[in-house]
Amino acid sequence: MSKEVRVRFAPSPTGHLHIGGARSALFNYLFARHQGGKFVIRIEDTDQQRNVENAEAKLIDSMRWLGVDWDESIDVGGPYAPYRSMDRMDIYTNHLQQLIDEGKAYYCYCTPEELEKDREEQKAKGETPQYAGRCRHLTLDQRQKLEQEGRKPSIRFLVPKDREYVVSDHVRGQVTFESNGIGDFVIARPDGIPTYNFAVTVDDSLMKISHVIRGEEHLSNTPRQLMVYEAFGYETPEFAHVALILNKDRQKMSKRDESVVQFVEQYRDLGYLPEALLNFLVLLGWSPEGEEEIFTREQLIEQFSLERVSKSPAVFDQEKLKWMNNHYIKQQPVERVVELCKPHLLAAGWINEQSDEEWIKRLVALYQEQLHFGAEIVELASLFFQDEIEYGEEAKTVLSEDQVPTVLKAFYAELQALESFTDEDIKQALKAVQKGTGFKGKALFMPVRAAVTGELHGRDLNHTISLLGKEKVSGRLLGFIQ
RNA sequence: GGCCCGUUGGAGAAGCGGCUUAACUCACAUGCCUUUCACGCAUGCAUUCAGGGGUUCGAAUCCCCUACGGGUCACCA
Repeated sequence: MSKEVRVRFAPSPTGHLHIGGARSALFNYLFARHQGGKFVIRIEDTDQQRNVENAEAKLIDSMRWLGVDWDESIDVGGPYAPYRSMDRMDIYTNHLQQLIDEGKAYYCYCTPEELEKDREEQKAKGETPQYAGRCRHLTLDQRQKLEQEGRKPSIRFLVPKDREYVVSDHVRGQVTFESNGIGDFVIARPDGIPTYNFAVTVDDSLMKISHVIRGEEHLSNTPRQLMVYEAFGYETPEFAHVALILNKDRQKMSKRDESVVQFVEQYRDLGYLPEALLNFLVLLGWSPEGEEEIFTREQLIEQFSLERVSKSPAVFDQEKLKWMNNHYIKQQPVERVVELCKPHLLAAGWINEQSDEEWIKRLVALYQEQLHFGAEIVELASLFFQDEIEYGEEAKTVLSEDQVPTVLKAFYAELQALESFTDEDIKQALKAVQKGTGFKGKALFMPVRAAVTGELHGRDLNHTISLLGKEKVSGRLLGFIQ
């Protein structure tokens, strides 16, 4: 009888949901669903300085938008509540006291300045900076004296000497750490609030977390957590440390790097589809067994396994994300793509709430095939909204060809005779020009395209002209035949 | 600097000692389709797996060294 699979995503509420965090959450979610286990979201807000207002709510919003759901958390509750560290203070206090009583942790009165000085000296001597152990064996008298000076102690974990701690990791195999390389670490600040390494361990134990799936940056922390599990006699969960996500230069993504969009919320605002982002994210560090790369959430749940998580870091390729989003956009009903584009058309001032819905729909449909994300519509469709369009070099070259005046004049004349302006009307008009002038193919279409759109590449010409309307098209043609 | 981890084409990425003269995806190139544009389809694109040693009948796959990249050594998570 194997125990119940319970995994968690434990973000700190310090900002928006980062793609790295989102991927961790996603792996946990997929693993839980695949195994028929539970997925928990727990907020680790023990760093009071860094907490950002509303971050919690935004995190939850972004997760929901992505299409991930969970069984236990701050919003839905659960059998192991509360799910926010700061609401679990009494639990930590008791645990901390237990370690003190058992001599497994001790009060440390060192000031940040003293510690900093120690570190400097150790570094100068070429040693690994590590807590020197000044307060390890203080007598009651010494402690009282320090407290009389007004010092408030933090609590340090007494790291056992000459021990090996082995992290048995689903991704990396057995990774061994020497306890002598690790200094006594702080588990509670002077105000009694525990630090991350202590809080996660206690929480994961008490919440019966079976598998800890998280980013590689936590691997080096794991031996510390192992010590805490050991000190309490708690069973350790299984671990899986997923390699980091790198940027194009193979460097760790910095949240400050603005050349890459890296928050889930931003992708939503740019008009990306959640299922595309989800699909893309899962491919960062996990690879499917077959040759297919496009998956629904259900398929991912069915296929996901820790065995296929990669040891080497994944590079975040925005171009591929765009490709994937476009792939999904092409499959959507136009109405959904309109929802993606509309906010951007409004923001650009190109449409307003009174604009013709039908016309917007036709416009979006025209670009649906090549649209990578909603905001891109503004640039792609600019020729519909600008009175003066710009003519590219290629377009100018085409427009200087000999047959151009003849073709454009004929086309202009055909258009003036039209009573309606549908795709089919335009098609017939073009056909008439061909018969009348003898020009066809590129010689016919390119000048028209260039004159009307300013570009040589674009969408279906009949649709474009019909949608542009008689007035705009005539105006642009006139510019070349007078 | 110590300790940990990684290194496969222009890019991502499979590969777990012989089935691999290295899947698949993006990008790129060419061809087909289309009276234009685009989509789509087809084909091509690493004699080689960071470099060097070794183990083995046989290595991208195991071991060692070097180089490079990353993580961590916080009263941050």
